[in-house]
Amino acid sequence: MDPILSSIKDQELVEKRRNQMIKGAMTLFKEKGFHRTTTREIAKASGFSIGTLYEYIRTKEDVLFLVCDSIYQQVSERLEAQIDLNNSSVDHFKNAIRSYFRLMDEMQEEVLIMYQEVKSLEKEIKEYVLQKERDMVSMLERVISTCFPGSISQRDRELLANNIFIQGQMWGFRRWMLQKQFTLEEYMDRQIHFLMSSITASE
Amino acid sequence: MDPILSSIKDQELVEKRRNQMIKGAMTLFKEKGFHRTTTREIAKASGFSIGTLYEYIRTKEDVLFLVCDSIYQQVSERLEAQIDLNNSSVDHFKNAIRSYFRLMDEMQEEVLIMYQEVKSLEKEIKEYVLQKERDMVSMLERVISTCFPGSISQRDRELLANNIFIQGQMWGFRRWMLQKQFTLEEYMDRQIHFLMSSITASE
Amino acid sequence: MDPILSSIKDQELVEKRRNQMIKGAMTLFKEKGFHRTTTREIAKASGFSIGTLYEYIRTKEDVLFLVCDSIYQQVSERLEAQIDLNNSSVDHFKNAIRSYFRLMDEMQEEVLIMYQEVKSLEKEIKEYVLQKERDMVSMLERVISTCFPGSISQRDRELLANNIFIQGQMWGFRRWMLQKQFTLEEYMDRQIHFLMSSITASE
Amino acid sequence: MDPILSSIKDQELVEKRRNQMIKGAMTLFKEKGFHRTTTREIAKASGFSIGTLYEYIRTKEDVLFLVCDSIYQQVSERLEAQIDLNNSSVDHFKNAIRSYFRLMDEMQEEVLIMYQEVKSLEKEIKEYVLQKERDMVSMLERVISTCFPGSISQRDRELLANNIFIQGQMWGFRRWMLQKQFTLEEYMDRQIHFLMSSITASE
DNA sequence: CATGAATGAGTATTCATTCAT
DNA sequence: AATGAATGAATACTCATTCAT
Repeated sequence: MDPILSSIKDQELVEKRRNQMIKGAMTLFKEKGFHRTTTREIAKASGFSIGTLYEYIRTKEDVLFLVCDSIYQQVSERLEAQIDLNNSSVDHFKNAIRSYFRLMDEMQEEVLIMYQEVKSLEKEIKEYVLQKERDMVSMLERVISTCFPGSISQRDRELLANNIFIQGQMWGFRRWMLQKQFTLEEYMDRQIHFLMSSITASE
Repeated sequence: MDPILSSIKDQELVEKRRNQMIKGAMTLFKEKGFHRTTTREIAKASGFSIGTLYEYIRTKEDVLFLVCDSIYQQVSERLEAQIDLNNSSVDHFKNAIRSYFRLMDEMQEEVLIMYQEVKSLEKEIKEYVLQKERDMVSMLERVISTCFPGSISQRDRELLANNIFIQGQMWGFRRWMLQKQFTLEEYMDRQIHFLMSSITASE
Repeated sequence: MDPILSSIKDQELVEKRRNQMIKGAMTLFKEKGFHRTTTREIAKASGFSIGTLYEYIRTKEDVLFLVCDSIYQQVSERLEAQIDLNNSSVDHFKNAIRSYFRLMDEMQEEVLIMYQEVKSLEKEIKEYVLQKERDMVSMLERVISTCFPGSISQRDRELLANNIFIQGQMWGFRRWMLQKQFTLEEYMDRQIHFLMSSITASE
Repeated sequence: MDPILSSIKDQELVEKRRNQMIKGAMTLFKEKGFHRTTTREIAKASGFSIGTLYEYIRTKEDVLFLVCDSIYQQVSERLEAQIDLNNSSVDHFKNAIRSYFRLMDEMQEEVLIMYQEVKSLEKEIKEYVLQKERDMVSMLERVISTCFPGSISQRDRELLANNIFIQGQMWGFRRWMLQKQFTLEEYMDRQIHFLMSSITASE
């Protein structure tokens, strides 16, 4: 599904140009945020003229959507690649969480963008993006279900998945606080340690 | 410390006008965010003219700072009021966490503002605000130290304090996800339950 | 009635600035038409900045309305001043028509603006302007009624008033055709001559 | 004479494409006027691409010219078809006027376009169009000459022809005023009645 | 102290036109 | 001949900030 209209017919070209746009805009949004970035700057950073930019989107908000969507897409894909729902070992659980934390570490800046700009999106489009977030939490939840079948209640699984989810994000957007005290490895170790106690306590 | 300059001499008046401003601006920021709110709207919502507004601040960002500062002030004060560092019982710990969660529930919208707009602040001013956040995490940390003296390491205390801190915030800014599944009481119960296992595991 | 909103409170100032605007815009509209005139040009021709312009109007169309309204106002006032509904002599009728024709001669360019741009106005505002035109035709109709009481039917009076009305306008906006062949005096003489025959024929 | 250059050699094709263009553009101009219609819309309404459009014209104004020219062409042709300069009866005169009025009734919208957009044309092209209008007035004048030979002066004939001409147009572009009061038949009857008195008075 | 009129740099967006394919 | 992607000048409108009263 692609809710952003373009007046260009060649779909491959649309894809290509939009990727340029996303790349250019992402850099700018990281630097100065969505509101302080102008459409001209986006066009320039994307390597084409302002007129061309508007052949591929209708409003500046469309760019924000494309950027947000692309971030989720990346995160989802990479997360999905790390998760094997046929492997129900505790080690696989730990590895999956570690993968997720590492992913969040690599994508710190992108995730920060999301946190700060999503609320600027139009209602409908926002809903679409939030759904993606729900999907990701669901993935974490499913890993829990797979690796700890049986005794954890549905709601506890949901809650724990949410906790994991934001602990990963926290590593990125609270780096000014955490990254003075912990290396990523240390952070992961301790969080997973606590998590395991919680899970054990839940069973 | 009050880093915002005003051309008005009468300090009491400055305080009064700024409180009007904070109240007016907060409402607007909740509705439409900082960037979409104009200084004229702020002046109007505050009950005075645009000229008067600029007698008490120098830039629009100053308003954002005042609002953010005020939010932290409120949260800090209320949190501090609930914490008794002489009481080292586990029950007091649980009650303190509950108080904090309830506080976050009441101040959902204010906390959301902070999350989304702080990065718009100037570096120096941002630092000042982030320090406030550190202070609050420290308060939570001290409660942990007090109620679970001995075996938890300094870093584990820090990490747990951070976890509590963001779980409180999460209740507010992820309400679209959590508040469909949990009532506040349920959320608090389960989070505290998990927390206790983590603490026990840490000792 | 003044349907154009301004953010300026001082009503006298609003009036003054709008008169500046009307004067500046009228010159530009005569030269190049509404669509080819930019708001910046209007501001400059009015003697203030673009920002100030927009303190007194909301959209460019508002300027068009103000200009159109002002033209009708002038025409109406001057026409009204020439008509004496207590004088029922045929000479007064002829003089009234002459006055109207002379007025149209003086205001050729303004009338041309009206003809070409009114359709650009929004529906509601257009209706307001068209009503003014109806009022003017009514004035002519009343002169006919006064000076030729009795036998002319209501509809004939209306039709004749319309004919007079557009014959006056025609002198202005078909000057490229008529003013090579006729002086204003000649034109008036002949039109009034034909008019009198029509009226006589109608009685 | 065809003052609009095209880069296409095949004259028949040029004609065909331009007719498509005129048809498409006319619809759009009626709806929203020349200035509010984009070249892309014209291309689309004409059934070909924007690139193709520009193979047959050089500027957007060219389209306006083609449309205006086509309207006059149609009106001229149809008027000419109704006039028989060998028939000098008064009835033929009346019939000719009636034909013209009916024509104006059918072509109300087209005539309205002309009235409002001609001034947007470049000087030279405008002159060309105005000449067409002169030709049409001449045709009416010749009917008068033919049916009322003798005593009417040249200038009176011209003036009367102009009066008829604009009374016809008036029916269209003042329909909001006239068509509430008159049916076309009534309007024609009365106007011809008045006209006959004027002519009689002139002889 | 308070007011609000004035300012103009800044911004998103449009659209006529070109030109390589 | 036909296409449609690319261009960028142009434009309406906004809004933070100033300053005379």
